[in-house]
Amino acid sequence: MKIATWNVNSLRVRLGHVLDWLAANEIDALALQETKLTNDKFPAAALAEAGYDAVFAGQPTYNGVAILSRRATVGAPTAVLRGNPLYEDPQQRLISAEVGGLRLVCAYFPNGQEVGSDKYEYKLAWIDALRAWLAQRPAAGAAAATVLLGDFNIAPEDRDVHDPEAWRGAILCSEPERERFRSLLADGRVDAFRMFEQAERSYSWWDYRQLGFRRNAGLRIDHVLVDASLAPRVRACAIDRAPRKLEKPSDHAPVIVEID
DNA sequence: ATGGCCATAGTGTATGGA
Repeated sequence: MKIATWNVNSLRVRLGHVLDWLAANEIDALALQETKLTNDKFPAAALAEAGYDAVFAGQPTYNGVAILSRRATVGAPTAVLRGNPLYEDPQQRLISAEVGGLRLVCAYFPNGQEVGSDKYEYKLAWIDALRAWLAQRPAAGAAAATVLLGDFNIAPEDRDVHDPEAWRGAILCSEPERERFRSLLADGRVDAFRMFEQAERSYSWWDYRQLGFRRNAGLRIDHVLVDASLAPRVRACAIDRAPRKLEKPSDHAPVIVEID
C-alpha cells in the first residue's frame, strides 16, 4: 500500500498536479494539507472521476486538510474524525480516517511565524494537544495501527536543514519544536524516512524566493511517523522532488511511504 | 542591503506562509 502526504498550497491551483501525480504513482492514500478551500469548493467530483474518494475539512483562505483513498484498491475512508476532540480549534488542521486497515492522521501543524510569538505558543499548545489525543487512542490490537503524516513545520535535526547555522534556534528549528518532534517519536513512533538510507541534503520544502529549489536551499518539514508496531511492514520511504520542478509548483514536495 | 515569491481576498494591498 502506497501512502503519501503533500502540502499542495491551494488545491484549486494544484488540482492538475495532484491528478497527474496520483495517476503516475499509483498512490492508494494521499493526505493533503493547505487545501485553502471551503468544503463546498472541494473538487470531490474530479477526484472521484480519477478513482479517489475524499474526506476533507476546509475553511476560507487558510489551512484545510483532506484524505484521499483509491476506491479500487483500499475503498473509501471510514471512521472519519475532523479536528482534535481535546482541542477546540477554528483552524482546520487535522483530519483522520481509516484506510486499508490503517488509521491515517493527516496533520497540518501551525507554522508558528516567530519564536516567542502568540502563534508560536499556539503551535506548541496545538502539538501538545495532538500528543495527548494520540496517547488516548486504544492500545495497539484494539484499533488500527496509526500513521501520523503531514506538514509538521518542524525540521527535526540539523541534517534536515540546508544551512543549520543560519537557522539555529529559528522558527521550524527551535529546540522546543524539536523537543516536541522527539516526544512524538518517544511515544512509540518511527520516522519512516530515516528508516532507510537517504541522500544527504534531502528536503521536502524549498522557498519560492532566491531560487530556493535550484540551490536546494530547503528544509525537511513534511513527515510520516508510523507506529512502532508498523515499522516491520514499512518497505520504503522517499521524497518525490518531481512535482516541485513543474510550472507553478507547490513549495512542498510529496513524501511517499510503502507499507505491506 | 535581511528582501526577493506565491496564494487569497478582491481589485488596494495586507496577511500568512516557512
